Amino acid sequence: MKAKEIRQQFIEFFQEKGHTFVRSASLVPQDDPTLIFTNAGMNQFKPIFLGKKSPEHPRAVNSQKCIRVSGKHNDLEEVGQDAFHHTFFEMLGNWSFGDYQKSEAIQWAWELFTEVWKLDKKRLWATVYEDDDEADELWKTVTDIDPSRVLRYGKKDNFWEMGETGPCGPCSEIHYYVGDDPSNQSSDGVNVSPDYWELWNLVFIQNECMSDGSLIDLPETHVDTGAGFERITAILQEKSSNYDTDLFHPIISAAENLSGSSYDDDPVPFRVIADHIRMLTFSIADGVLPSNDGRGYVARRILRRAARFGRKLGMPDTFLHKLAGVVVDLMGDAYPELVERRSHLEKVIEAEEIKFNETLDRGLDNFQKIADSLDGKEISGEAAFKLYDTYGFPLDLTEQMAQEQGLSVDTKGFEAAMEKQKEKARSAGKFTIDTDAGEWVELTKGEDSEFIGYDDTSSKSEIRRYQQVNGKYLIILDKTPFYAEQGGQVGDTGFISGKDFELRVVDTVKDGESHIHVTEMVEGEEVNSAKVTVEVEQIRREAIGKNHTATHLMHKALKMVLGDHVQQAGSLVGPEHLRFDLTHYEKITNEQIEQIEEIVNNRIMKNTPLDITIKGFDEARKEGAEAIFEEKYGDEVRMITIGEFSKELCGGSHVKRTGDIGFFKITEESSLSSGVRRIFAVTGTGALCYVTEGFRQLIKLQQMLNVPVSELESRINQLLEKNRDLEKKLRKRSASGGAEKVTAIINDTLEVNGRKLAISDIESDDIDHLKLLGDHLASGLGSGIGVLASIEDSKLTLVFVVTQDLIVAGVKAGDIAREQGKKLGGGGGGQPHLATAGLKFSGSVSKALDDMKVDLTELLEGINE
RNA sequence: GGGGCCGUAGCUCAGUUGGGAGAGCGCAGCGUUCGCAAUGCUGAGGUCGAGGGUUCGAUCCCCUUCGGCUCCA
Repeated sequence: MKAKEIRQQFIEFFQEKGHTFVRSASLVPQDDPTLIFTNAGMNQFKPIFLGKKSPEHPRAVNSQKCIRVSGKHNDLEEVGQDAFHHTFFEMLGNWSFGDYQKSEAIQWAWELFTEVWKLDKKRLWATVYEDDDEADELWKTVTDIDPSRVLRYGKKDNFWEMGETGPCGPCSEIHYYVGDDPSNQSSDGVNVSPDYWELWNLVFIQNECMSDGSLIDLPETHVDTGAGFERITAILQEKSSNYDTDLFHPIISAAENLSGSSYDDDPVPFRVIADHIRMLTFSIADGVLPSNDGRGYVARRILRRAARFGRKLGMPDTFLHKLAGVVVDLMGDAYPELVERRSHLEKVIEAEEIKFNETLDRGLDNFQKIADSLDGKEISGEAAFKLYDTYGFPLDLTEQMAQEQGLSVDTKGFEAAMEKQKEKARSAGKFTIDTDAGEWVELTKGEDSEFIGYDDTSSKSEIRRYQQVNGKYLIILDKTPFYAEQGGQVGDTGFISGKDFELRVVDTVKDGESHIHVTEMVEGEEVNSAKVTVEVEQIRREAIGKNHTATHLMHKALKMVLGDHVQQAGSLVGPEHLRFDLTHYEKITNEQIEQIEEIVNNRIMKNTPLDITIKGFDEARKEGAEAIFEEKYGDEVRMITIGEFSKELCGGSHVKRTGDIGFFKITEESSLSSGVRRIFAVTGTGALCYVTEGFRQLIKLQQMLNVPVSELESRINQLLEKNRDLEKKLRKRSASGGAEKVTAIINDTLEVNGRKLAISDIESDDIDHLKLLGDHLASGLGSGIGVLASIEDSKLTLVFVVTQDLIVAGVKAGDIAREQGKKLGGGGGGQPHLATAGLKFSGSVSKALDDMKVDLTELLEGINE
C-alpha cells in the first residue's frame, strides 16, 4: 500500500465517523509567538482547548505538517543516525471538541488498526495512565485486545501537558512490536526496547493544571490524538526503517543517482539529506527563508547540514534544489502549496546552496589551517568561535570535522566567547533613558500620557512629574500630542513652555505606557509650573507621516514586484527618510526599483484617502490586514487602509490622503545580511531635493563634456579608454626615455679597486621610472655601485644600485640608501640590489653628490676580496 | 544597533618585520596532430574597491567611504 493511500484511508475512516477534514495548518505558527515551528497536530486547535475559541466542527481529522528541531526528544544530531527521528514529519490525528469521549477514541483506533489495516493483534500493546481505570476498562470491553496487553504507566509516559499550566490529561498509547520473533514479546519491552514502536497517542484532555500544581476538571473534555504517519507507513509497508518507505525512498534514489554512491554502503548521509530536504521544501513553501535568526536560521542550519553530508557523498555543488523537486512530486498531491511554489522554493534553496558553498569553502580552508597549526589535540574555543562568528562555520560542523581528524573542540571556551559577544552586543544597545537613575518630582496626580497626537499637534497640558538626568529634563504629561518612538516611527520633537521656562523636546520615548519627553531647558531656570503649553514641531511630524504612509505603499509594492516571500524585517520612519528591511534572497535590480517607484507614485497620484479604524485584532486579520511578525498587538488594533491597495495594522501617524506624500523616490538598496535587503527612500520635499541634486550633477557633467545627457555614458567610456591608452604609451615611452643618459653615465665612471662607481643626477618625475633606469645602470656597470639623483620641487629622490658580486661581498644598496638618506636629513632603504632614499632638499645637489662620491669611494676601497 | 572578515588579471585566489605585483583556469597568436581529444611555446590582460594620512617608499600600517560575507542584539 502506498503512503498516499494510507494517509487517505486514515482521513476517510474518520470522515465516515462524522469528522470534518481540516487542512494542515502552516508550519509557521500564525498566532503563537512561543512556537518556532508548528510541532504537533494540536497546535492549530490550541485556542479551542484553552477555551478562547469555539470549534467550527465538533469532530475533526487531519494530517498535520510538523517540524521538530530541538528539545530533548529530537536532537538535530540524531537525525539520520537511526530509522525514525525526523526534523519534518506528518502527524495524523482525529479530534473531538467536547464531543465523543475515550470509548469511541479507543474503539476507532483499534478498528482502524486491526480491521482496516489488519495489523497483527499479537503484536499490538496498549498503555494507559496508572490512575485511569476508565481507559483500562474500556480497552478490555470495547476492543478485543488480549487484556494482558493493556499496561499501566506513570506520569512520564502517559500523562500529557500542554505547558506548566493549562489543559492536560491522561493519555493512552498504542505500541507495535517490530522484532523478528513474535513469541519473544514481553510487557517489559514496552516504552523501553527499540523493538516496540509507539504508533498512536490518544490524549484525553479533561483537566486543567493550576499554577499551584493542582488539577481541576474541565467543563468540556476533548480528545486529541496523534499518530506518526511515517512509522505507520513503515509498518504497513513492512519496512524496518521509515527511510525504506515510499515517503523517503524516491528521494534517496534520486540522491544516489546524483551522487553515484550507494545508500546501502553508507546510509546515514542519505537519510540526513532525505530528511532535511523534506523539512526545507515544506518550510520554505510556508514562507520561511534561510536567514540569520529565528526560524530562518534553523532552515539555514538544516540546509547547511544537508549540504555538508552531500559533499561527503560526492554530490554536485548544488543538489538540494533538485531533490526539492522530488519532494514536490512526491507530496504535491496532499500538499498543493508545494506545487504552487515549486519554482520559488527551488530558487531559494539553490541560492542558499551557492551562498553556503562559498561560505563553507572558506570555512573548511580556515578549519584546516587551524587544525594544521595545532600544538595539541584540542581546537580552542576562540578558534572555533572565530570560525563561527566570522566565517559562519557552525560549531556542530567544526566538531564533526574535528572528530574525523581525531581532534576535540573546547566547546566551553566557545560558549564563553559567545557569551562575551552577546554581552558586547547588549551593552552597546541603543540609548535608552534610564528612568530609575534619578528621582521623579511629582507635580500633579492622576493618569498620565493620554495620547491625543493623532488629531492634535498642540495642547494645554499638565506636567505629572519630571526629573533631571545628565542636564536633560524628562517630562511626563497628563495628555500629550507627542508621538513616542514605536513601531519604527521616531519620536516627535517640539516645545513645552510653562510660566517662566521653555523646554525643547529633542525626543519622545516610551516607558511602559508613559510618554517620556526628553527635553533641554532653553529659557528659564527651573520647572516652576505644572500647567504648560505644548507644541509638536509640525513640519517634521508631517514629513514623518509622509514617510510612514509611503512605507505602507512600498511594502505592498515590494510584494507585488518581488513576490509574497517579502516580509518586513525592520523599519525606521524618520523625517528625512524611511528605511525598510525586507526578506529577499537576491539583489533588487534597477528595473525592479523603478517598478516599485512607479507603483507607489501612481498610488500617490490617485490621491486615495486613508481610512483609519480601530477594531478587534482577529477581525482585522480576517479582513486581510498585514500584521508585522514579532510586532506586539493588543486586542484592539488600529488598521490603516489605503483604498483596496493596502491594509496594515499600525499605530503610527500618517497623511490624510496619499497625494500628500507628493513624490516618492528610492535612494539606496543594499544587502543587510544574507537574505535580507535594506532600502532607503525619500518623499515629498526630500525626494524633490534628491532628484534636483541628481540633475544638477548631470547637467554639470553635460556641460563639462559638452554632449547631450543621452551620450554621456558612451563619451565617458571613450574618455576612460583613451586615458588608459595614453597611460600605457606614457609608461612605455618613459621606460625607454633617459636610456641615452644612462648610457652616457656608464661611459663616464670612476674606477675604484677594480669596481665602477657611477653617480649622476638625472631628470625624472617618477620613482618607478628612476628604479627602471637604476636597473639599466646596474647591468651596464657590470660590477660596481650606481647612484641616480632626481630633484623636483625641492624634493630629492635617490636610487642606489649594487651589482650582484658586491652584494656577495657585503655591500647592500639598502644600507647605503639608509645611511646617505639620513646624512642628508631624510630617510631611505630598500633591497640589497636596489634601494631608494628621499628628502626635502634645498642645497646644492652636485655638492651633495660629490660628498657621496667620497663616501662610496671609501666603501669600495674597503672591500676585501 | 554592536562586533569580526573579505575586496588583487575575464574567473578562482596566493601575496609579512612596508622595498620592482603573482599562480591556476580562461582568452589571443603560433606550433605538434589527417581530424578530434590532447598538448608545447609565446603573448595580451592590473587605477591591488575608492579617497585621504603616515613613510624615502604603501596591495600591506592608520582614518574615512563604497560593495559583499558573517555573528550577536
